[in-house]
Amino acid sequence: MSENRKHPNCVHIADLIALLFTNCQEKESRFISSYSVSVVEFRCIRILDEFNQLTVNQLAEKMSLTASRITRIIDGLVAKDIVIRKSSTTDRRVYDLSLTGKGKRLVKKLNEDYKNIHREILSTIPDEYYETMIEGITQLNKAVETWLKK
Amino acid sequence: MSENRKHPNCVHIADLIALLFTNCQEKESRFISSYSVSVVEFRCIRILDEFNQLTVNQLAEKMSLTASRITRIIDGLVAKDIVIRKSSTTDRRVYDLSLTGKGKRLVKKLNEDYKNIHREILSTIPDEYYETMIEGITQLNKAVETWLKK
DNA sequence: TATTAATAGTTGCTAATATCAAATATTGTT
DNA sequence: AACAATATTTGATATTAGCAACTATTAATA
Repeated sequence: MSENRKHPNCVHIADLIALLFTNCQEKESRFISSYSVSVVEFRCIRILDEFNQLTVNQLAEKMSLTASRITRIIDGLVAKDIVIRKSSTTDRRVYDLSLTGKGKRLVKKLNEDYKNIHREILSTIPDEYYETMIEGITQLNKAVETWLKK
Repeated sequence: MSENRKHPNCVHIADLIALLFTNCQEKESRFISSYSVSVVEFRCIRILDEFNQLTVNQLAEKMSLTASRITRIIDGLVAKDIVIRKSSTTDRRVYDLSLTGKGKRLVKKLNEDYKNIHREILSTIPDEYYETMIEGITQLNKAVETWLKK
């Protein structure tokens, strides 16, 4: 309530977030390096799995990328037989994107492994800090999202 | 298929971190877009400011990048008169890197602004959650670091 | 209905970020 | 002196990404 230096340690927090950010980046690329897909391709197929079928523009919106970029990413995934492009029956300008059988099996395995990695990471956190941690990340994320929407 | 949609309140921690990660990435580039330096250059000059003077290899280590990459980044910063390369007096293979006067003034301003946007971001977090948040981020970061060290 | 406008996706060009391998210069060792 | 090790740079290449121009198709309107 009292605004006598509300949250005075912002310098420290900024550095902490920056550090977490760098470490998470490293974690992502370390994780994906043993698979046949890149970090961005992983993000892409996880979203396609979640929504089952999307158009190029819908996927672009969900990934915060341009349609142009999505075209190239999908090109690569189609070449690897992970994604299929189907021309929409109702609008011939549109392509419906979805996972192939191979793609679905891959994303299932990736998600399991991804979950396990996080389980492994979080296992070093003492039980009594676990809830605190989740609560803290949730709060921070909400705050960043609010700021981004301003 | 993901069970998140069936239980929207029970979001997996992996997804939460991924979301925070994406949002922080957006935050970083949004912040830096109004300055004359890039995200990586900002990271670079903050480190140079912190350690005052570093060699190419030392900076590469601190930034988790190759010496080669550091060379190009420093090339750019030297061209902008933000960093000076001085040949070491004790070992002529080595270059000592440090901020120019202009560089120091820039980093001071950047750090202030950086601190302010974090203050702004964090201001949306209720006071009673603030300590929890810091504790949570610290715990998570520790956990990720431990995992990265195998 | 014919014309124009809007939309969906692709392609060419460019830029930033980053790595690896080879080259150069210098220092340390045998 | 010869050789190995180290510090940095350079060249080639890859990935990630956006913008502007383009094609194809659909929607709106005159």
